[in-house]
Amino acid sequence: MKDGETVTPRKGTVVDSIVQNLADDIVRGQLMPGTKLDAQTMAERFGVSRTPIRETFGHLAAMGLVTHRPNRGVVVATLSPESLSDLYEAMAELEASLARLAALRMNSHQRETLERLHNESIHLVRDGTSDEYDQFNQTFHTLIFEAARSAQLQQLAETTRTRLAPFRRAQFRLNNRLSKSWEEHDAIVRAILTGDADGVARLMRAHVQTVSAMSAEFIAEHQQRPVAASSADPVSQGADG
Amino acid sequence: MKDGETVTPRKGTVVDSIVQNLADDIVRGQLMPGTKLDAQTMAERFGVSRTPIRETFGHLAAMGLVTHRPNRGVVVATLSPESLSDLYEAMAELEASLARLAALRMNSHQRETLERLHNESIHLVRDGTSDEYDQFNQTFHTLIFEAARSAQLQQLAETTRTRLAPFRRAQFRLNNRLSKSWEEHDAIVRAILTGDADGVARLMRAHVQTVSAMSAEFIAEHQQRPVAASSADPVSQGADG
DNA sequence: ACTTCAAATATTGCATTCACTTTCCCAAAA
DNA sequence: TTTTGGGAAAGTGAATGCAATATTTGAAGT
Repeated sequence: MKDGETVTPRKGTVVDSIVQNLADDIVRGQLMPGTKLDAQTMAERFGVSRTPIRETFGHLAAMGLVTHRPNRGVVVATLSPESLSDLYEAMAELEASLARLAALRMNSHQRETLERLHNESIHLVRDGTSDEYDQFNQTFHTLIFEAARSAQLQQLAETTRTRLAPFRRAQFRLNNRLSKSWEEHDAIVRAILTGDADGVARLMRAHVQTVSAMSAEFIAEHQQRPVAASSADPVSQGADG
Repeated sequence: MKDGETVTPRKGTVVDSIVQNLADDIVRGQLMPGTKLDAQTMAERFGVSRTPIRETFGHLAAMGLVTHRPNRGVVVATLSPESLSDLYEAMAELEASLARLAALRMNSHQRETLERLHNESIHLVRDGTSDEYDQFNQTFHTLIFEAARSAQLQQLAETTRTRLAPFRRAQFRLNNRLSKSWEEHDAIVRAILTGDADGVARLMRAHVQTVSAMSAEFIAEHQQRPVAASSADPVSQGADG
């Protein structure tokens, strides 16, 4: 192995680290939906042969991040507007279930943490960038995931979130949306603290569906056509620093 | 290729058919949880080389049907009692969500079909075998899945159902349980027909959780120990007839 | 007899090679 | 000019070979 990108100096799983790398590139938008991934190029980039790359593609396909057409290669997954809203609906239901369970199972320490972090996040609404708020938003939802103590549902929700990530770029652009999001969080927090399980499910479902609508709108405005891959739009360098 | 088991006479995808074969074997219990799958043997069984078999293993691992330990091979997934109930909980939530959506979206034709099939199934409770009822049960739940018109949620539910399949063996053993199941179905059908979305979610959740409890009990009674693979307990012949 | 350590064996993971399919390009014909 | 057919080039899918890692076997020591 000639070290193309520091795949992970030594240690067990070679392909897993490549999976991580590529998944990151896709999720972070370095690899746009529709771009073709060819095994040869990736093999050179990571300094391995095509065999583990093919295995990597299999993993990514299983996650839904790429699409595999027999004998025709692998492309970063593109989602039709219908599929996208379908995925968001699944996300909404999963998060609603998790939020409901969280309301039933959250312990006092977790409640305090959630309330404190949420209250602090009001500053981000005024002074923070949308990236900062987005990051907090992740934390907020993850806190609820963990409180639900349902590893499988959490797993499903996080996988779904990952699949949506490439299409969620810049959803908090409008400052108005940002404060709206905070208000929705606020209602969710209050429902959790009062133990209103069914209420929090309803609120969370609505919250995620609102994000879905915003996302669809954003994509429509920015004319994300069938996202044809510009095959001459290379990935240049790797993602890891 | 020397045709070990009729992998799929002709046609595009070689590994997919092997995936199907092995998934079936696992789901149907031909390959018990804990049995080790080695690439060499499978390669011979299906008349291909180890490379596509490894790819197959990747797919199965992604589905959660097998567990892959680096440098230590692949075994049919074993679930701890905790993981099992965790999976069932996810199943319950997914089915509850789907049932709720179904209650909101089911059209008149689907309502008629559901009601008719459910009413007919009363005969199975009296005269049918548990296998027959189990089969109808699948149909019942699938009808609801499809009525929900949420491809992603349906996909997640079916994947989860597949993962649970190896551990659901003979859950309708007790005739009493069988008629209880029908009564739960009955309540669900009535709730759907009256459009009681939240009610049907609650009922479906309880229904699946009951199955979960039964399953756990069954497994506990039958002393499914850590399901150690008897490496000298080969799979002998193929699964396809 | 039991434990410990080491060599032998088996198996996994990756590289390389081969075969086949698809795609691209260009010329020839309509 | 546009369309179609042939062939070259590229890329995918699978087979085989090789190196690295686990597992087993056996012998020696306690």
